Amino acid sequence: MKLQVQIEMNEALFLRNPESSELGKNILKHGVQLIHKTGFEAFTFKKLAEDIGTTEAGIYRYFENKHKLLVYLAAWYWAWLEFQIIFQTNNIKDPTKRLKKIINLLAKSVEDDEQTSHINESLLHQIIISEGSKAYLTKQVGEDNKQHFFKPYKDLCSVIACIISECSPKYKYPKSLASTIIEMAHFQNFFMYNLPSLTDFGKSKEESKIIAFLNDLVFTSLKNS
Amino acid sequence: MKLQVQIEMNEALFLRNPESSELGKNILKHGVQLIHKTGFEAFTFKKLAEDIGTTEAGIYRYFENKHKLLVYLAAWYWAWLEFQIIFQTNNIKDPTKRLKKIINLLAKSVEDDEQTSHINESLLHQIIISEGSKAYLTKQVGEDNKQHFFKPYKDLCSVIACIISECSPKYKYPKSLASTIIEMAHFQNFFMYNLPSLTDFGKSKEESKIIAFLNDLVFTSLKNS
DNA sequence: TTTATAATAATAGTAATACTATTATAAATA
DNA sequence: TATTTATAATAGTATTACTATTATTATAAA
Repeated sequence: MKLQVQIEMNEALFLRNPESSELGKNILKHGVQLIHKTGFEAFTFKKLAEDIGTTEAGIYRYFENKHKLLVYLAAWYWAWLEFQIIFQTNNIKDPTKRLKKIINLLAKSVEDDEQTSHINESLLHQIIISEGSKAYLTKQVGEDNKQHFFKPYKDLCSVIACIISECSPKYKYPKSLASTIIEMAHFQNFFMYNLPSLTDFGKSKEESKIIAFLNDLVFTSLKNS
Repeated sequence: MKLQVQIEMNEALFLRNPESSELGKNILKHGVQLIHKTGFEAFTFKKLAEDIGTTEAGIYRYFENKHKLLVYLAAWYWAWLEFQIIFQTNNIKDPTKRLKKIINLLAKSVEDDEQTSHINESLLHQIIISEGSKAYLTKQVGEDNKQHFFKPYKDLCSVIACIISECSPKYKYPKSLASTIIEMAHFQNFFMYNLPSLTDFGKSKEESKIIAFLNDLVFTSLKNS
């Protein structure tokens, strides 16, 4: 049995639904590969078109510009991750164990699930680590937010905040702690590989240590509230 | 008495020292203003040249490209902040109090010190909040790091990590906690104003609450180690 | 004082980027 | 078969991110 993760995307993110045609799917697939390879700054629709074997204008029929494509991919990732979290913590009752599992899912590099979609989740995870913040660190963040482009991120944050509150109902900053966990799961990873002296894991480069750090950070906070 | 903060900058960051001429100083001054106004993506050397009343090529004589200018400004900011921290915690002996003071300095919006330099520190602080990560979230981060472009950031992180270790010698993640404090002082601020549901301060929008959150996060971690 | 030389500035480009408008082709329906 | 309609390909343009060349000014040696 093949499990198709069909993630319903905000229609304002695209001009034409990329899931609706082969070309659209190729834009997502090769888009992920090319952004991962060149970085978002050097990534252009022209290069992507050459990769796919179509024209620049062909891609512009699907996405208004490359920023929208990045926001689309980020939204897809957050929605996908929330699904993973819901699915993989479904049978866990103890909120503490659930939170630990979530930290694991956030901080562990993803293995691509070739079965499920044309998007390589492993590459996308790495893109989100190094490019993800650029989706919202812009002047248009207010506009984009009004159009609910960041809803998947907020939903995920909200899910985590709820579990934090289950663990410690008196803890005063569940949302901020949730966004801190999410951001730091990625930033500590980026730092570990690129600016190692900003972390305590620069030598060994083990993701498990980031997880240990986050667990320590979160659970001492929750214990003492 | 006028205190001139002369920050010695890495020479590889510029082609000509912008501190060495009026045009150079104008590039920094108006650069900060324009990046703040338009955001880094829409910022161009052409617009900056028009603002100053010089030509595009005139600016290219000082900075190779706009990325280098951003890295310069970020480096300047981190060096300036480290100076502020050293200066303002100089007479404080208790490391706990020093750390509290540092969290304050990181999370509180800066008031421009018009006396000291052509750079508006208040605007620059806001730029670092929304654009600062883009200085290192690039494909060239490795190259840039080899040229020590991020030394001021790392130095600041190191100073904070040392104080953390003074507070709790047994705490296992001083560097990662330091980079977490720095990043979260900024991200929680950005979220509070732009994606408020990612924080617990969306309603009131008070910086003091970010400080309270960070203090809680840090000192419960240190107490329990 | 004149002239060489070096530093700086202004002009005028170019290749690439980020799009858009128009035309052509294929598919679906009347 | 004719006619919409959808999609794709072609060919543009304005802007961006630079660079090369020429002009000007300042400094120093003859």
